[in-house]
Amino acid sequence: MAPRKEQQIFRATLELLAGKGYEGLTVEGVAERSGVNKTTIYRWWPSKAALLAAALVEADLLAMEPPDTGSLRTDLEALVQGVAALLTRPPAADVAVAALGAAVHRPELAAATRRFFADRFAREEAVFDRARRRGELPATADPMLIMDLLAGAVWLRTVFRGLPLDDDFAAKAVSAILDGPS
Amino acid sequence: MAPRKEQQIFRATLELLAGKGYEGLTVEGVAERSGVNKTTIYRWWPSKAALLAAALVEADLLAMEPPDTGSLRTDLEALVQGVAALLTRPPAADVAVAALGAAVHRPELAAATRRFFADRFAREEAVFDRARRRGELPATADPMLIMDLLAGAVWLRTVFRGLPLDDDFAAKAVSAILDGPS
Amino acid sequence: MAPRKEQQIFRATLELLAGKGYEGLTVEGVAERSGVNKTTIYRWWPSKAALLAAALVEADLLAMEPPDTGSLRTDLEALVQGVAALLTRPPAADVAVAALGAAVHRPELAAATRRFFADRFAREEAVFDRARRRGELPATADPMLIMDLLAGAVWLRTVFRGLPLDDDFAAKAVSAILDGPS
Amino acid sequence: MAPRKEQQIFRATLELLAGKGYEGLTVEGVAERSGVNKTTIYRWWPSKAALLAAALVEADLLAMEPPDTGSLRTDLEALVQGVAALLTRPPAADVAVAALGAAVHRPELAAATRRFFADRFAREEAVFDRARRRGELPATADPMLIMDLLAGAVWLRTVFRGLPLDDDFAAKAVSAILDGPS
DNA sequence: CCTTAACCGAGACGGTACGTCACGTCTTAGT
DNA sequence: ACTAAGACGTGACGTACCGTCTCGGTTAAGG
Repeated sequence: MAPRKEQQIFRATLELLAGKGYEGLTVEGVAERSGVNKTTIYRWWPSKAALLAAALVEADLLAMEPPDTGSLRTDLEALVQGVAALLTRPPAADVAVAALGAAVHRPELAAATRRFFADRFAREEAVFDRARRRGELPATADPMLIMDLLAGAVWLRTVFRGLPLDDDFAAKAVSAILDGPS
Repeated sequence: MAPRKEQQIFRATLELLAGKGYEGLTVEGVAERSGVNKTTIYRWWPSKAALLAAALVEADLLAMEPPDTGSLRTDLEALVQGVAALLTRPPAADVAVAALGAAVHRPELAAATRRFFADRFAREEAVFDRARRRGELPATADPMLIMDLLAGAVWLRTVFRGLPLDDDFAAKAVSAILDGPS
Repeated sequence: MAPRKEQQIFRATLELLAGKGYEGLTVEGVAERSGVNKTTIYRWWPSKAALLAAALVEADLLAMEPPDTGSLRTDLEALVQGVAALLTRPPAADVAVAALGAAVHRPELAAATRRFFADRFAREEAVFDRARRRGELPATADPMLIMDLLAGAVWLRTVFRGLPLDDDFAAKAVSAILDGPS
Repeated sequence: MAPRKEQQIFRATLELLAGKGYEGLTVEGVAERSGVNKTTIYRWWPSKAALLAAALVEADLLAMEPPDTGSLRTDLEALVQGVAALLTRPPAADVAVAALGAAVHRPELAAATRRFFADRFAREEAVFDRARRRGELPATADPMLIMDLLAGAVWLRTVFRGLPLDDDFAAKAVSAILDGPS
């Protein structure tokens, strides 16, 4: 059900991805680095994308625990900080950014990406549930929209604009949502 | 200063990108499709990324005219619709999404991406200037943050989540910013 | 230890050499003609010269049997005839002349050439041994010098001067050595 | 009738030939080294071989003065020494060996080679004329055969066998012809 | 403990594309 | 009018990985 050196293979995969980007991630490189024959990798995963998807699923790198700080504002700020860390703090950022970038128009990775965001959102909902129970959020609010606004802004600012995030970026972003364009 | 068939080369480049994604975009393919020899392409652009960057700059595909509808709300909605169109309506979407995805960790394309967003933002600022003059927006508001929230949400929803956009997505997103989490 | 279609590769190599000379001998041409992929050839031989050297070693085209006609004079005449045939009679001549010409200042081929002449001389020595035993040749005579004079003359006359060999060239050349400049 | 920088072109041609062999001699290299445009070279000489042939003709590198030492034996020894020097003493040897090697199956260079040997023989004949007048050589002797034996031996020994020439090689070779296989 | 089926290593192979070099031709300007 | 500059098509180079295949050897689990 699993190759004997699966862990080494996954580790090599993520190391190569982090070190050389998606293009520099080659099956032959993974094979060499993990002390496994190329054939073995192809026996278990049909493509580079599938291998990476499996490695990402396995990796706890992308795990997160939804914050529970007592207020929606600070919970959201914590979530934004989490996204920012994921996209900017090595070594996780090297893996995450490369993987998300590569997922565009690569069905196998895109599926993993969707699952990743879906899982994540499932856990983020706890934050919104609590906020609603506390009366901080009207029932009509759309949690996924809020998360997409916040997380999307981090992606756009850091990856597409290539700009660093201010220390108060999270606070300002959350405020823009909760308080309007003060 | 420019190869004789530059236009054909750029057209072929974007066609291939749209049709087969960044990986399927090969210099040999571009050469064949544009009736030019491979060496000619390498004479002018040092890499696939540089060629694509040049083609993107040249292409008006990514042009935009900032809306001026009379109110900030409707202007922002129009901007969101524009981003949504760019990322979902073929054929522009095929080019834009592939190019943006490929830009991650490819310096030459990343530079083009940064320039693209910078140019775009320079024009979007007109919207915010007008809004401020009309008194729709406090002076302390951060236009780039607002644009990053809105555009980032479109990217995240469509590309990473792979979800379609509701007809009222633009209205709801703008409302989340302007009215708070109603 | 050897590529599966080694024989076809060698045959194609020599055919191309004979047909188009050393410059016209291309790895791609050999690959195509032998029904093998270019990379397979590079997997086994590091260069065109090495490939040709291997093909020449394998080929029996360059084989020779030292004559034993009963007298030194006729043996030497036969050897000269052999050299003349090697350098003038197609198809062997096309291969031999091209290969020897190409060996100049191409280390890998030069090594093969030296080996070729060394092997050849080892067999030619039998002729001189017999002659000495018969008393036709003083012990002080230098067989390699004699062979170099004779074979060198054939090369110079046919290849460098581009002249045909008279029917009695062998007889005259051997006579010049054995009888002096009568 | 002649390009303005003909001398520089010829010099660059021979330098490159000497330095990098015939394959390393490129028209582009000559153009660069001689401060001339590639087009100019092609205007005057149709090919690399033709250019080299012209350069060789021009060069006095290959000149020789027939010896006149008073006896056939010493004259021939001097001629052999001359050939040996031509094929072994840099820098002339680099040019001569490369050029002769390249002449094989390259018609334009082969023509130059034939002319070279014909010219040379025309001058060598003086040696044999004098010897005949002195009675050192029967009228029936074949001078070209003698020269081919001697010069061919030097070529074969040095270039094909890759062996150095003994100090007394010339004496021994001439003796083998004049005295028989003593 | 022994067998047997799953798993693996080794390595050859056809194939696509890479990025480079030099060829020899041709067009375009400038003097 | 001649020449320089230099863009170009062309062919081959040697390399990197791709994904496939065959073969023979290990390993480990269960009877």
